Amino acid sequence: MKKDSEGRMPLELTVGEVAQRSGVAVSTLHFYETKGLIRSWRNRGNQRRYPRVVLRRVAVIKVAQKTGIPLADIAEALSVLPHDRPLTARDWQRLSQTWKRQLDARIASLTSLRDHLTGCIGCGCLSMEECPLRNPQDMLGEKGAGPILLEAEEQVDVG
Amino acid sequence: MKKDSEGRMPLELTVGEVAQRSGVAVSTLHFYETKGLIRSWRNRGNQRRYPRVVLRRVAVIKVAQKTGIPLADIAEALSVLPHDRPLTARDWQRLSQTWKRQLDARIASLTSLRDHLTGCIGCGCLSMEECPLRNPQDMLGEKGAGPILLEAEEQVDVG
DNA sequence: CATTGACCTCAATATTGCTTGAGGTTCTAT
DNA sequence: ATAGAACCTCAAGCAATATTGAGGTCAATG
Repeated sequence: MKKDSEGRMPLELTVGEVAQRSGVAVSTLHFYETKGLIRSWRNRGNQRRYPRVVLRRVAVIKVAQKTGIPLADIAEALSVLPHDRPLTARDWQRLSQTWKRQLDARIASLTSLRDHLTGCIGCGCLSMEECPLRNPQDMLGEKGAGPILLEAEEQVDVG
Repeated sequence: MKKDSEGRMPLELTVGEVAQRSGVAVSTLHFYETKGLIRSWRNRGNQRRYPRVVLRRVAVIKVAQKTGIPLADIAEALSVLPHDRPLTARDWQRLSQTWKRQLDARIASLTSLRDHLTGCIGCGCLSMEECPLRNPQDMLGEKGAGPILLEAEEQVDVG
């Protein structure tokens, strides 16, 4: 990264600098811009220039993506954040608390699934009556009640 | 679901029956078939007929998908399973142990991410020096060392 | 035997999240 | 002044995971 003659941080970043420092491709930054996730202004030669805060936004995007949140949702959450000044602790707290909740839910769901799997490994699962993945009564289908629950809201009939 | 004249379970299922009992769309079953995840034979009128074990396979596919495993990987794992007879305990154990490991890894990764978020909520994160999401030294970028680690294998510079 | 619902194939479309390429411009270094 | 790197736009393509539609066949029922 360049510094000015005093060795200070640059006030604005080029797209290449943002790409390098944030670890995402230039094309991805363009893409994020079309989706409204980030913003830039242009220099005299029509090239994009970014405020430093864009690095924070990109970092936030990446964190959120890791939790499994789709870009559209991230965009909506980010829409309340300033594009033009550093994020405050409060800004971040709102976002991260929301996302933490979603992440907790996701982890809980996967953990429950894993515990089912674990149980099934022990019981031999698909060939045994007591397995949670097994349909306890194969009649259920015709009662219209729907087959066995694998997870609370989702029903499958494993036959 | 229909039974035969003795009230027994049908030996073969139509695509519609499989769809209803497994909770996936007919088009999805067609799709899975093109991907080699399931198989069928045809009756005289060229309609698909399925063995009951297909319900088990579909259930397994859905379980695996919930853990985040892509269809291609599921297909590969399922390729060792019989299409023509009920799965054995051993069949299932091999699969579920593999997937449990992947699931464990995924849960661990998300949990670690959540813990970062949790820490950040407490510290005000993006505006504070001690936050794990924050780049501790903004010089790193130009040293080519790459910016701060968010997770072990992934580097970001949050600016 | 005529209708109607279930089924068939194949192609096109949808969504998400990007990447690649063509063709042209600007910036930086020498 | 000029070469090469970096940038620009716009369109197309890709991978995964299906869904939808057109046009036609089959099967169960009154």
